[in-house]
Amino acid sequence: MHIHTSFLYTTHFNCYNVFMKKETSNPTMKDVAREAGVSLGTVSKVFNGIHVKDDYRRRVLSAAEKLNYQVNNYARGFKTNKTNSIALLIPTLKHPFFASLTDEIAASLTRHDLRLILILTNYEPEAEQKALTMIRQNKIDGVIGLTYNPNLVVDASIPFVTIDRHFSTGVPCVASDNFGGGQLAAQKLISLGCRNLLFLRTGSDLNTEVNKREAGFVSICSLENIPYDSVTINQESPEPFYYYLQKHMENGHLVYDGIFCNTDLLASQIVSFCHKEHIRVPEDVQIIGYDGIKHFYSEAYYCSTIVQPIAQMAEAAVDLIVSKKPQPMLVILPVHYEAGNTTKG
Amino acid sequence: MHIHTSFLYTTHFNCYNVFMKKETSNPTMKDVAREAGVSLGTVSKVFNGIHVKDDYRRRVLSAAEKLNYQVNNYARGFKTNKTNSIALLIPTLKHPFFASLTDEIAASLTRHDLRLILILTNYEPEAEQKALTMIRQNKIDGVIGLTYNPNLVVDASIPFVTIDRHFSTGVPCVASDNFGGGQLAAQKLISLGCRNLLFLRTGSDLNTEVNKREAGFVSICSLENIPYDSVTINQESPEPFYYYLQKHMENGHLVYDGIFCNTDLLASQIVSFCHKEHIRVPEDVQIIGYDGIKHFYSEAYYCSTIVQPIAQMAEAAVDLIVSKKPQPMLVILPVHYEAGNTTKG
DNA sequence: TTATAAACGTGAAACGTTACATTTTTTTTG
DNA sequence: CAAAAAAAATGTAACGTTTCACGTTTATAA
Repeated sequence: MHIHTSFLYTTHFNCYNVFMKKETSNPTMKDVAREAGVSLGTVSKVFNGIHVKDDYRRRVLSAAEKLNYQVNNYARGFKTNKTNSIALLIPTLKHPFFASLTDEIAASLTRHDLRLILILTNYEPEAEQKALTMIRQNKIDGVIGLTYNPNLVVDASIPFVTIDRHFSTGVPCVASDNFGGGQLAAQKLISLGCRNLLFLRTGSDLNTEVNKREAGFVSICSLENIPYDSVTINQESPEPFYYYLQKHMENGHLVYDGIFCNTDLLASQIVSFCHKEHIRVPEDVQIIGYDGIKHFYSEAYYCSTIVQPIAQMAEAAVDLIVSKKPQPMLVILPVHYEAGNTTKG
Repeated sequence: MHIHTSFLYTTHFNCYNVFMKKETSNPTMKDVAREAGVSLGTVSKVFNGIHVKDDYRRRVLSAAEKLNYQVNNYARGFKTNKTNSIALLIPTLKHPFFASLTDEIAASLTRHDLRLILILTNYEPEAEQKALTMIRQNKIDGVIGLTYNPNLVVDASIPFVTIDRHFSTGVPCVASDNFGGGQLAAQKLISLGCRNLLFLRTGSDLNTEVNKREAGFVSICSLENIPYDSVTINQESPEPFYYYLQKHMENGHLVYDGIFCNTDLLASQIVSFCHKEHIRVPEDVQIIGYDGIKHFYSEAYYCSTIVQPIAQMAEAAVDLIVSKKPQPMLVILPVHYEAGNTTKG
């Protein structure tokens, strides 16, 4: 064995520089106009892509270049009442689904040349409501909300779309096919030989689209005449649930042979629990999650899962906000099953 | 076993409502002034916490209430040249460290009543440079940057702080004690009995603070006279590295008995690889990562790791941006070791 | 009481744009 | 070629605040 070898390794001394541009008192359109010998309106037209005669345009452009003029977008927004910014209300980024969704929404907004104002609400209804006041005061153009306030008061003048929350009133919603996903999970578990199923959910008791995962799951169980239980877990303190599971063991074996969890995160916690209790996965019990975020996990830990089309959901939400044309009130996007290490197929 | 039981389960029919406030043409300070019978300046003073006589103040406040006046923060920003928004330049949220850091930065900014403009650059230098133009055009007050452009041109008029990148010029930087963390990892592995070490890193060849993890690790190995190798991996296509590892097996055993990975994500990929190759962790090889993000993983998968104080790093970065007083150019925050399942202690 | 100082409200200018009514220039046409 | 029409540039008024010089009121002291 060699000592101090560097393999595939490049230099460390690749210096990291920032070039500070010297501060210059920012020139305005007025300055450009004076420099170019044209009127203010003409300069404005040039920077708004409105046709002006070539001679003028060139003069403006070169004056702008000379003065290092940068359009003041903020002043523009003040005048036009368009800030080109969209707020995202989301509880936290310490959950892979939310992080991934935020990532995709940011990418979509960038494609539309929109700024993303990120607001983390930590699941707190008051924080959500407060954020909406801020949004109104700051003239933000639209809001994408994953909210947990069942009685949000939103300003009708600001476009608002939700993800996974189908409001009773006229607020557009984007969601994955939660019902279909629940059905898929049940079908999969049953076809893989499970006969005693368990549905597990975390989360609030709000009537979100997410709840349809259970409805879909249940519908297949009923159809196929497979018995099932349904349990809600507090993710922060899952001990009562572990107690529940321990009570549902019969001489070292879990009475359930298939579990559908409403998130991958929950599924991986359950896998963890099983390891500790020496319940083998997938031999003794097969587990399917929901979300399909693989980015953060390494292969060995992949859960079998119902994959949500997160990028498309983000794109759809942004389209709903951006589009001026009438849009559907509910966009449901298809999901698919992806086998991991927690099922036999 | 019971069928259709619901345990700890609350109603599904908890309706989720949004109350749309009817659109009202937004009143301005001028309207409030007229309604209250005072001057514009007085209204402004009231909403800026400047003392006015009680009688006036009450009249203004009740007029504002009556008209449902909301201060127009955007106009205010236009006038004062303070937008109260900070941009965060970060490659992606599909990495738990970045997601977690973004989460903490958002929280810190909220505490300071600042808006967060999130800009994902996907590690692309041009995207970073383009973002800086946007930032300037939009009069954003400051920038926190985790950038990958070795030649960024930043505007001296906009406060700029970095995390984990210590620029040669006067840009303040916040980082965890990467050198100390590397030392800690080496000490730990050695004290746990390892005698053939491997250092693994992913990432670019830019001279970031992160590289000091290796320097620290190496310093201890040299001191203790422990042989080590050092390998760089392309996270997107780690196959060449797996080939490297396979070449470093001797009759079914890895020649290394201790590995320090420069991120937890990498560590968990290595654990994965070991499982596949039937190398036992921690019996055959002990593995330590760096970051200490546990949020996304369940307990069973916890890596032993050097924990970065992410919340404090975020807070420090925000303080550097916000504070008007002279601040240190480099803030190094302490790390600590946390045992997981991939070492013997 | 009155002179003087301190406290406080007023009104207009300014911030950097866009939009629109005008004026100027160019083009068209009988 | 002149007059009408079309095109294009000009100049100014917003947008909703803050700020500041100024004027008015109130308090203080002689």
